[in-house]
Amino acid sequence: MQQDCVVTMYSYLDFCICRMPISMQGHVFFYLSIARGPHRGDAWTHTHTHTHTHSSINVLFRMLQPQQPITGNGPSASRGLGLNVHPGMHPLNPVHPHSQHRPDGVPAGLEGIENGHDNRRDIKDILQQIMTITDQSLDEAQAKKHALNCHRMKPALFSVLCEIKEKTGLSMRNAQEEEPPDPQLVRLDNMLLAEGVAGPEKGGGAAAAVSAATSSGGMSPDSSLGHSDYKSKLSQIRNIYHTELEKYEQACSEFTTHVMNLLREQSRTRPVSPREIERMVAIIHRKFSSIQSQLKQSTCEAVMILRSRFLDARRKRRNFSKQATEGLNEYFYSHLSNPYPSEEAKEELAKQCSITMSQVSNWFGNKRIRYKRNIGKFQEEANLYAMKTALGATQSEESPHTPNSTGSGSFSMSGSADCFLGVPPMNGGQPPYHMGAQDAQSRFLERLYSTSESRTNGNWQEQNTPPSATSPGSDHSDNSD
DNA sequence: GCGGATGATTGAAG
DNA sequence: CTTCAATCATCCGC
Repeated sequence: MQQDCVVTMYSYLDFCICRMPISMQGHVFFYLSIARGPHRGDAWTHTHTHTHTHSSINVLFRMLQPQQPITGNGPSASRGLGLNVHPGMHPLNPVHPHSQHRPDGVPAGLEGIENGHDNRRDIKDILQQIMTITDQSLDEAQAKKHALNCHRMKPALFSVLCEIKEKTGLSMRNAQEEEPPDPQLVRLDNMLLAEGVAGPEKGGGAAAAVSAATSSGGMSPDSSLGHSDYKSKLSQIRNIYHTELEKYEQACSEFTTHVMNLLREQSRTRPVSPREIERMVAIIHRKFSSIQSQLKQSTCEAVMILRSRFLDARRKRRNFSKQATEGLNEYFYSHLSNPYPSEEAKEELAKQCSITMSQVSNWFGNKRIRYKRNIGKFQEEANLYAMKTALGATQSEESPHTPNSTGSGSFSMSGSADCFLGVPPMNGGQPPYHMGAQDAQSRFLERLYSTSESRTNGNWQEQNTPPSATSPGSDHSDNSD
């Protein structure tokens, strides 16, 4: 019953929407279906169908059931007119005891047959008008509406609606006031602001987001190309977001105005208080804001995808240049006994290799663990770099004017070797650099596999490698810390 | 396309 | 904080 009443209340709205331009109808029905929510009955979602019309008629039928003449005192639900309204249409209130009907089908409560026939004709007229209302042109419909408004039974219908509304507590529906702001929406807002999508100024936020991502991700400097691409994509997202937001706001205000006008107009034919109109507006705003939050969520997702695609360092991984790798390897193998560069050494390496300090740290971390894991594989590489270092040292002895030159010629790690030159050959058949590499390697392994000693280089040197001839003051700073 | 190499990330440990 | 160890994701040579 209550649902039918709701449908009745909406029916006029439905009727008016049917008269709208098609383009507007789509919007209105879309938003109304949202406004109604998923569990307010199915009739409304199947707009301007017979189901809907029938619901409206059924309610009217029920309201017109009282046997006594309608005087504005409201219906008596227990007595019906027993009208056969429409061929094929089921009476909605099946409880019509025969005892209450006269044998000729006229309800017993009617004051007179003629009066009853008049009423029946009136009702039939009204229902017929409603049934055919959607087949008419706008002008015709307006005329019919006017006729209905001026109908002599209209006040009775109005008061009946008032009573039903009061009885069913319809006016109290959705009476709950505005909820506090949704925390998730606040989070989305904050995120969009942080990403520079929802911010007031164009571009600044995006640049800030890029710089933030860069600083946190430790990206290499040569990724500025990606940044401009990222910025343009972010700007696209921002534009779409603002366009859509504007559209939603405009649609919201248009629709609100429209509904308010409709309700005001309807207040002439059915009880609609200004407070109810306000509440309806609030409901519409709430629903629109939920749509907006969906838009915000989608935008956030798009930004996240963009970020992961453009700014995630993993995706942007590039192998270091040959020169950089050579420099790092040189340092590593020449400090094989203690391949832990100090902050200063890292800084210098970073500068020389054109990478960041964190990349240097990563590289050494990876190198240590991978070297340790598979020493045999790196043996050849170790020998190669030991040879290079030895060669460099020899050259520096021969030509003291170029003391820092190395085999690679790319850059120097000044005097940094755990140099192998001073190591007395322990295996006569092998060249000195090899022995040096082995010695350094064994010390490195000692350190790696030692369990108790501290990681600090000083402790390690004290416990594992007493000052030896292998690196007599060779480490200018790196190994001494 | 596959598999190894490699740079980055993550979580635990100290 | 750094380092280790495991892992991921991409690169790159075959």
